[in-house]
Amino acid sequence: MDEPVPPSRQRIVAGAADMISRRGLNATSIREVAKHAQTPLGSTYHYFPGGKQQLAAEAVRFTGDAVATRLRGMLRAGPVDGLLALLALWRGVLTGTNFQAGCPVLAVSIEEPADDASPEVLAVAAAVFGGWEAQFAASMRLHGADSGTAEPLATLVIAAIEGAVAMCRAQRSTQPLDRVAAQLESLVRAAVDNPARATDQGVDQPAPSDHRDRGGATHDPGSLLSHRD
Amino acid sequence: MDEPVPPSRQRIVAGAADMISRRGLNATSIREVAKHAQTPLGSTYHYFPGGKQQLAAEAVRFTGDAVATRLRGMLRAGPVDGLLALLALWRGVLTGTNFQAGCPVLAVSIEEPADDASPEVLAVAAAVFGGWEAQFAASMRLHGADSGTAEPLATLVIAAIEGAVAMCRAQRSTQPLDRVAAQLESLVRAAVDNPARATDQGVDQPAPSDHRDRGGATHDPGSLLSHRD
DNA sequence: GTTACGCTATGACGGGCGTCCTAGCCAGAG
DNA sequence: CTCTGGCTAGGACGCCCGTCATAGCGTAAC
Repeated sequence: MDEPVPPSRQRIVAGAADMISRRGLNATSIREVAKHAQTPLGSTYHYFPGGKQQLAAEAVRFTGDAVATRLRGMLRAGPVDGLLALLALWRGVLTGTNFQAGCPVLAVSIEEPADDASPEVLAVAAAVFGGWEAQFAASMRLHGADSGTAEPLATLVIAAIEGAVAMCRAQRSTQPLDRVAAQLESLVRAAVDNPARATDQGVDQPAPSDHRDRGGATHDPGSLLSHRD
Repeated sequence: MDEPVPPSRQRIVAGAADMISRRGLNATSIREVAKHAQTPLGSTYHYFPGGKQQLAAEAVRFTGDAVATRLRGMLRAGPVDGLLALLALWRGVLTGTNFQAGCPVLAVSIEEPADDASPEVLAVAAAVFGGWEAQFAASMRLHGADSGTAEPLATLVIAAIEGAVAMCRAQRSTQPLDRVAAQLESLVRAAVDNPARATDQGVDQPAPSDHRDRGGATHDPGSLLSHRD
């Protein structure tokens, strides 16, 4: 909760990631990031001489690494558990912030660079998305999924989750994410359970029972992005 | 092509939608919208006394209606054709703008209102998403999909497309959207082709042959959002 | 011709922005 | 003790923002 003193560079990056996930990149000002991190404005340009571009890029990478680490842990229990952990993570971000925060990687991907800036942030975002997909696809292949199936399905998983998180924010409800979750789960299950074919189609909803917030992520909504609202 | 004189209110709304789809809501300034629409700044507050909030809400509704109209036309040929048309439409927006424009509805959903503004824009965005889903679900039910299957699948379709469009912008490639497209197509096909069950699973990719830009939308990339780059 | 009104045109206001710069502080090395 | 260098502190520059007020224009009604 209160680490002794994170070198205040970390706090700046984490705060920037949090603010970007709420308001988008262009609406996130360095002044407010510094204030939120209890850091003088000058320190920001000391740590990030590249200015806002560099800070945004590091914030995206920070989030990407944090999610990848959690994902890696849960993927050791199989692709389905990894998927459930990922879903629980974003669900926790939404409910833990009253639907005010989302995915900073998506937020950055959606705003074209102002004028001058080279799309460095975009490249980082693309790399983060690609990394998540690759982790997922590798895990599915490891558990018997066809090579030609794993990668596109991993893309679908990430895209559907990202889109659903945004839709959840619009309608202030986790319904889109829950609906997407059920279908993604049965798709992944069908892709890895039966290496060749299925006796029943793996398209319908898995069961009338809803699967609440399992996933075993022991998710702390404040650890991915510091949100003090 | 060159309408006589769209009452310049239309141009403001369309320009705002286009700009929001590129830079996000907070980075879209009323001054630039007015300039882009060749309209004095004062006219903006004449037409939209509610200020930026009202303009943004109308821009989102405008985009939502434009897409819904196209979708309605293609859905008369069945859900699969509607899906293909929707995919072709967003694909055209991406390629027609060099991956600089996306979906303004998603863009608006992702930025929390500044401080004062009530989430009017968010409500409109939620309604637009809901409308698209409802159109799609109704078409699938009409073509034999289970009631409990059509609605979640419609949500998955919209979420996956929206997320994929954002990912395409990040990596400046239509690969995510193409991958998502193939899988969504077989999912929808499986949901409507066989009212009860399938002889082959409807999860894998439909066929090794890629389905290029059919969809018959006769898509003009400049008609949804005026993009003059 | 005159009047009324929708729209144009312009400028001002207060404020926040990204960026940079220059002192100042203060621990640790010599 | 002196000195060095990473970090703090705060101010300044020029620019753009959302909003509003007010005067001018044109056309259509009477």
